[in-house]
Amino acid sequence: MTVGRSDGTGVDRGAATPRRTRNAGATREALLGAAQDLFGRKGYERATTREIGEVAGVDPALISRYFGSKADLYLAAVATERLGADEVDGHDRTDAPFDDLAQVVEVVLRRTARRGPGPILQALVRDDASAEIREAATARLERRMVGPIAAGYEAAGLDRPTLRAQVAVAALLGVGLARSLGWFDELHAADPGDLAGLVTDSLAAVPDDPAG
Amino acid sequence: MTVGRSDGTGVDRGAATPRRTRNAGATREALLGAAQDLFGRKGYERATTREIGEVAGVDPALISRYFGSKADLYLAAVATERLGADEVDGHDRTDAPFDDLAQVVEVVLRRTARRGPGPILQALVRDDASAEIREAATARLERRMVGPIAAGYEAAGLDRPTLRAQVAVAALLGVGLARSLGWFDELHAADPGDLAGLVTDSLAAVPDDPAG
DNA sequence: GTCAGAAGTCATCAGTTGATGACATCGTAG
DNA sequence: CTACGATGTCATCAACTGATGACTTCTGAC
Repeated sequence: MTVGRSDGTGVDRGAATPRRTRNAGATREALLGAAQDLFGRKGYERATTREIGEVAGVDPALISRYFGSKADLYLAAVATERLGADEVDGHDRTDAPFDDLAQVVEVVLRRTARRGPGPILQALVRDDASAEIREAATARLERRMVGPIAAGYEAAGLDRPTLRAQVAVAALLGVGLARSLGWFDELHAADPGDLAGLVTDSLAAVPDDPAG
Repeated sequence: MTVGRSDGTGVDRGAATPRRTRNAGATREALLGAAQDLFGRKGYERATTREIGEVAGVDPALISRYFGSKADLYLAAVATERLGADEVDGHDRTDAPFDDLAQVVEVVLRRTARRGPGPILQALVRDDASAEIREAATARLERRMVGPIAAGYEAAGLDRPTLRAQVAVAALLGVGLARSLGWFDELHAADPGDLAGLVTDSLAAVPDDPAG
């Protein structure tokens, strides 16, 4: 799919080349941004190409030109999506596994505090996403989240660490989903930091006397 | 455009007793069952009236006649959906609040072991459901699950019982979602009873010395 | 037997969606 | 300046969706 040129002609880079009224790179970026926004908020089906074009301030026909199809645009949007990992402290840990449960919890909660569920969460939750997309998403979850958490559980001497980690990740994503979709008022309004302690405590699942 | 005539009128749908070739009640039931199945598996958008009719072995036009519209059929399907509550032991607790956390966990895990996420979970997760549907679903969650669990937390002397209960329900639904959608292999294959202990332990979040 | 109405069938409508090719316009190399 | 390719605009298509009303067929009362 080749995300193509990243020629740095940012849309808001004031000094760079702002005068340029015709700029394929900027148009691509605008479409990608609008796609991430709308796919994340409304899901694949409900986000129409016309709407994406409108948000991007660009003619929808250009989706076809620059990405091939709506599905390809979706793939590109998911590929670009970082799951908010790049916002942990200042590090750019775009795709690296997390350190431990606490960090995963913090990132997910912070991520879901801002916008709706991103493309990855949507891909997991929706069955209209292609199997290919789903598998890529789950694989990423396994590697970045389940792995480190399972290691932590194992180090803590808990049995079935992988299963526990899968439960923890699923549960955490459930909380994130509930927050970003506004299932419950209190949960929706809760402070991320405050919530993090609560969730981490629950998911730590430490028995009375941890072996370690 | 031949719509694809239904070869054979009453396919195999009438396994029960329908000698009656024309039976409005049975037709309604068939549509409702097909709607629950397809809405649960594919979501509102992707489940088309034509497909529902095909699965039900019934002409899609009858959706309009018996339910008014596709949205009304969805509402009826959600209203009929029991969330598996009627399978707890033998009681028919169609819409009553659950007793405690353990029961909620058991029901949700058992429910999501069988089929895909049902209409209620779909309504919660998908944003293409109307706001009306979403609110009804969350209201039901609050009443049946959050309430009892919060009461349990409060009795256990935990602070912020409602918020904790919301977190617990959201987390539990996340696990249920992960199971029914097959995010993780182990979690998907895990035995409901076995899993119940794990999840309940985590969500109980009991401090070292429970008050109760 | 027959006949009114219930139950089911069918063709078709209007709206929306994603896609695409023809055309217009801009930027820039020469 | 001019011409050509890159970029953007527009009208329109084909497919699909939910809905609906006219029509047919069956059931059961009389």
